Amino acid sequence: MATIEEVARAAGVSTATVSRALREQSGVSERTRQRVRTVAEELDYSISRSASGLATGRTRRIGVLVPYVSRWFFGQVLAGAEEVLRSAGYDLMLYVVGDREGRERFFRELPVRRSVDAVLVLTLSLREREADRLRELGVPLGFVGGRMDGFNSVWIDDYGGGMLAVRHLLNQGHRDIALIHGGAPDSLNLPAPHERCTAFRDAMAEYGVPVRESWLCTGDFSVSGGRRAMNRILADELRPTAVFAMSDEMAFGALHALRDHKLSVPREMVIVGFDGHEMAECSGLSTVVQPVHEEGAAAARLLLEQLEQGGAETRDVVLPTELVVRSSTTGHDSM
Amino acid sequence: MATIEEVARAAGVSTATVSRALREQSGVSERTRQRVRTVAEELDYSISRSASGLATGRTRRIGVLVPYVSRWFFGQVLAGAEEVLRSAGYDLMLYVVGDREGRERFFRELPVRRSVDAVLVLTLSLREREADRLRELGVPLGFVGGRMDGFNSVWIDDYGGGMLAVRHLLNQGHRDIALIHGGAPDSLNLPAPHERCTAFRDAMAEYGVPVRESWLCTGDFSVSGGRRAMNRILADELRPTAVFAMSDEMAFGALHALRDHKLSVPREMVIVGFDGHEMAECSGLSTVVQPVHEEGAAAARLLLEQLEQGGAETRDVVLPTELVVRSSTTGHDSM
DNA sequence: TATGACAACGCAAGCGTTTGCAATCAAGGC
DNA sequence: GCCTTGATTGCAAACGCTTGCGTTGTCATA
Repeated sequence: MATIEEVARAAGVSTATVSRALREQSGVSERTRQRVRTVAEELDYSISRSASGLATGRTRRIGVLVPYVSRWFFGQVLAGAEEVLRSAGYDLMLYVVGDREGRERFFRELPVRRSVDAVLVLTLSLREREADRLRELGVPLGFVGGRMDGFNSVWIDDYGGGMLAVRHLLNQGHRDIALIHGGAPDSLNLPAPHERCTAFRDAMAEYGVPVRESWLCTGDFSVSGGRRAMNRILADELRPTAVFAMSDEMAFGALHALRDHKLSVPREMVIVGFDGHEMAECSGLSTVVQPVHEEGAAAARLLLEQLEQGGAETRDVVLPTELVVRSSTTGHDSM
Repeated sequence: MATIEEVARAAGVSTATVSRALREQSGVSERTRQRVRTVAEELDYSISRSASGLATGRTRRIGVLVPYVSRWFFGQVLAGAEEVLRSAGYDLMLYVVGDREGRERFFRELPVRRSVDAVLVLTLSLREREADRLRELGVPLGFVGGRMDGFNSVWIDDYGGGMLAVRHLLNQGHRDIALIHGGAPDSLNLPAPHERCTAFRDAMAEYGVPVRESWLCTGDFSVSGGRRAMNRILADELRPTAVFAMSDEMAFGALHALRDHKLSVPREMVIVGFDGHEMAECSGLSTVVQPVHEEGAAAARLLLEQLEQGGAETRDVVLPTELVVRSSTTGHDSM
């Protein structure tokens, strides 16, 4: 594989000139630049990232932390970030730290040390000790759905979204409303679930509706968890007429439980989810849609911006949510 | 950030000794090794991957190509691979090349050149030109669900799995069977879909049952595609009694279409999917389960093996599938 | 005591880039 | 014709690590 040295020799210039020519730096005549480009092309030259990294101290690599990669939501966020990073010419190093052991190991060994220019933390809330470790890295950090002082972050308005969902139910006249939440506090320790819970209570209070504690169940943010939660709710002596599931996947599980119980949606039970999962449309699930893909993309853009302009000023970007009403909360019975 | 030089000075040895001590190489007394370890720890030393990579030519990084990351199946495979690579101390560089433009760009620019020790290609079938480009890299390659001469690959028996599914329907007495396939040839150009199609035809032939072409529809491997496919099938003048969907996600879409049409499953229509999607259980969907996670993991293991033992012999590993029967094809009507 | 073997360690030459600084050169102004 | 200026280029010293080879020291053997 050709080195810069060979390109230089073949083009009849020094390696310094090759370097400058290929990196679009000034101080090279257009004629020379063209020649270098041609020769590099012919020799199929490609720069050694290691050498370049050693010389400059920059790697053109971004570390991305994500709790899971096999769940729809995280996959979407990751996809958004990847797209932006890739087209900016950065490589993405993936670290999946959802399991306890993997997470501990990551923060203990810190494999990103000296090998990335920045770190993107996707939907993961850091403990103080973990945050400190990341700060030690001395590189820009970016967050989605979590935050840290002095760093960029991207959010959605979870509280507002929760309000949208619950008010939607209340406005339809429902007063007996159950909540399937993620589990308290969920293992990722994110603020989002908490916000949505608070929204639930606030919206109920706003309408002067009491919250029945036995209708609050954890669904573990999974389909099967949502199903179990719905079953538990249905096992209560009183039956609600509506459910707010804090994630679409839990809502899907709940829908299955309802079907098992031969309860018709929306006639006998109304349900609204949160996320805008791709399957929500097919399932006719009303849901609060959040721009998952864009969340990852926006965070990546913020990070790159900071990286390239070296700007110290950081921002919090809040992305909008939107209630999409489908047959699970309205219209004639279709399920 | 401490360099090897500083560690050496602090430990009163040369950098060569530090290097050897920390890399567990021979030629260092146990006493010295311990001292070096301690000092390195104290100074919070961490090796510069760039420098190490430059000196050795090895990066301890693996490039992973995957068409999508936001779909369940790909996420699972990726997760399996990540787990294995991470615990072997390798970093994973992710390249999502599902879109045409991204794919072309990847093979044109080949960003992994000189910056990974090996490449893992997940559920992506390469065109000849693309394969050549990867071969040029001169590093070990591994495949999941695709193959290339002279390299490791991991498979499932798609043909056998398809047979399991279709025979299951035939054995229940069904003769009017529709097929929702992925689209021909699907954009990823994988052999798996083709195999499953062939299995469908072969199984039908085996039972002497004719295939009705208007019952063969493409579902694009997506939920909404599956729904559209089912609708098209139901629009035919004749109605089948059973459907084989080549992926669970398409089967979910089909189930929704059936519900829209007020057709009861399994009484009026029986359906079997393929994949073992996490939602299949909740949906009561019979399906051919494949060990998604393990497919990625196995491929990663093969790759590491080759990388570390330098063995030139490569292997094809075929993982088993299993038919899981649920209420969508049997028992009393529950949907 | 001299000799050889062997273990432990250091020297220094890479690995392939980048970049500050000096050198060269052409052009323009006096 | 000389000097200044600015553009273009090359020199060479980093960057931080690895590793072949040589040196030193220890110990057993002849």
